[in-house]
Amino acid sequence: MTPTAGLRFSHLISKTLRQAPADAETISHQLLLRAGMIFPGAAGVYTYLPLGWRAFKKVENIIREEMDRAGGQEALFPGLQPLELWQETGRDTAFGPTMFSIEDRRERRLVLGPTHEEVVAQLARSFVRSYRDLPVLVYQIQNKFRDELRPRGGLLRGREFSMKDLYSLDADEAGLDHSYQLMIDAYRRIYERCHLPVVLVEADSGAIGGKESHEFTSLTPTGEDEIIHCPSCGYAANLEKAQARKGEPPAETTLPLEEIATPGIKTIDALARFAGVPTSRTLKAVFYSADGRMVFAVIRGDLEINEVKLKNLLKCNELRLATEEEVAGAGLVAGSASPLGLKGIPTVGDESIALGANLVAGANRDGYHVNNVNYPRDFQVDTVADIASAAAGQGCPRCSSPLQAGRGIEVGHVFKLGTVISQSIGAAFLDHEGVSQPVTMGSYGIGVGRLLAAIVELHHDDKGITWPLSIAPHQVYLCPLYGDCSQVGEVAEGLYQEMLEAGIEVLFDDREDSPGVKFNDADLLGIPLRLVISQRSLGKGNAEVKWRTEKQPQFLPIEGLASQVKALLDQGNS
RNA sequence: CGGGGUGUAGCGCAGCCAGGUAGCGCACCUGAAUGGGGUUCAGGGGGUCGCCGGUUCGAAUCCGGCCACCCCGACCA
Repeated sequence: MTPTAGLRFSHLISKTLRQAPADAETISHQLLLRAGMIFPGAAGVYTYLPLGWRAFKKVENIIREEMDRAGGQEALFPGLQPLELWQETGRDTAFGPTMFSIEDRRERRLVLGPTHEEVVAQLARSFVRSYRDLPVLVYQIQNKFRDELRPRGGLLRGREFSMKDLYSLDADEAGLDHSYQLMIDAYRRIYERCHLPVVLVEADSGAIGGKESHEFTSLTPTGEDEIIHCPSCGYAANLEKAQARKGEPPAETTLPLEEIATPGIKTIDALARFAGVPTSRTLKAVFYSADGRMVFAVIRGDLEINEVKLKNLLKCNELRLATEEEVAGAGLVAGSASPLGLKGIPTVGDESIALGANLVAGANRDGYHVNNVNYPRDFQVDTVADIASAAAGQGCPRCSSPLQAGRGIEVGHVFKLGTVISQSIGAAFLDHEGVSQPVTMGSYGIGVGRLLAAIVELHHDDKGITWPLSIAPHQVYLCPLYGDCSQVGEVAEGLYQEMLEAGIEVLFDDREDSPGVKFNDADLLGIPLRLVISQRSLGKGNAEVKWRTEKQPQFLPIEGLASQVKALLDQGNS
């Protein structure tokens, strides 16, 4: 839908703010508040004011166009969903308290949809009978509700937020791969049209579940996500998922165990210093409580445990460090904990435990450690897996070059769900042979407001927002400097009408304010093209035309200005 | 939920320690001047000092409890 093209500044409900509210720290949050584009309602809940809503709709329409172009069908799923639907897939516990849940007058429990895989699987159950009905791409753009642990950064992370979520239904893995690639390509076009550079990174699937997933991340220091990437080969992954090389198996001969007294030594760093070895010659032990039961994790001392990886491995909903009481209750000694002689507690070892010889480990006895510990000679674990956090400087898993770390905003996420959800919902179809098969699903999300905020994070200067032309609430800022020259007003009114007729989206600053006020607001709002009408240039029959991101204006004749401006905008759009 | 912080006019803040008629800047209203980067002067309106309770002759100020919001962490578009 095309928004009304014009708007008089004096009619706007919002006001610009000279100073940002003190509690806004993120740039996009500050600028969107100052520009009067959003207004806070509650933590993580915002009104989109008219100018912000126009920008929002620009982003939304770009997304919609690209989804349609990729073959997506737009629908609207219910925001209110029966809790039973979530119990069918068991994801009610996976989401846990993040789901807003309410009770109706019959004391029936409903949830405010945090996402819609279940609903779509239900649709598939009803409508998909044959392989001939596949593939399907169906999507919606709708508000999601998530009771986030901590909303933050204005639009960056809200509790009510608009999301475009598309779901692919395919007959098999190959079909899913195809849909997945289709979406990745469509997403790339979306970010391109929003003038937002992104990197595609491997990601953890989190509560959504599924096997493979990627995130589109806008690299910026204000981002919430840590990204590990390789400048040499292009490998990139969210820290939650990132891998790194941990070295080669040791060549040295193993030595006999030897207990050493280590009075007061509680940390790996202290231990390494005390023993005169690098931290990579030590063994670190960490206790976790996984859904209430104790788990013991062992890793080489120079590495950190990645709790997301561990959590996925254990398939648990809640993973946290064990308390001191829990550790002591299990008969272990914090600071000198060790997998040696451990019994009765599930143990997970990182791959790195085999990539080191003659390590220093705890003795499970206060004040003592054991030297020359070797796996698997001296201890066993129940599972060996990659549970280590990658870090900058470590070797790229693909090409061994040193990895780098950076922060970013997750502006899109694609998941290969597979058949997990369709199986529990019972969404199946008959294949060529007449055999019933579960529908293979994928899901693809973009947070519209977050994308908008990410654009501001990238497109701003010390004066305010510098919207890309494709996103700006209006393309043109018509700025008459009235003074006491009545002609300025007449010309400006005439131009306003002309531009409206030419289909130009124009914000008409019809306020009787001083030039400084108007210029500063124009800059703050970030409207790409500014037209100044004043007595000064009017004498030569000209108007001053200036791009937001350029210093110098150009002067164009008032005569036929609308079509000239139109041409400039078309140029800028290409 | 753990850690840190803030609540006084639409926004930014002072006042609180040493209890005694609630202030400043911006914004807003009226009038005048000004007219190319938040211009100037004069006059004016607006506040349950987050909420509840306590101490006191008297509480924005002291004490107790609660709530909200923001920042860091665990969670996610």
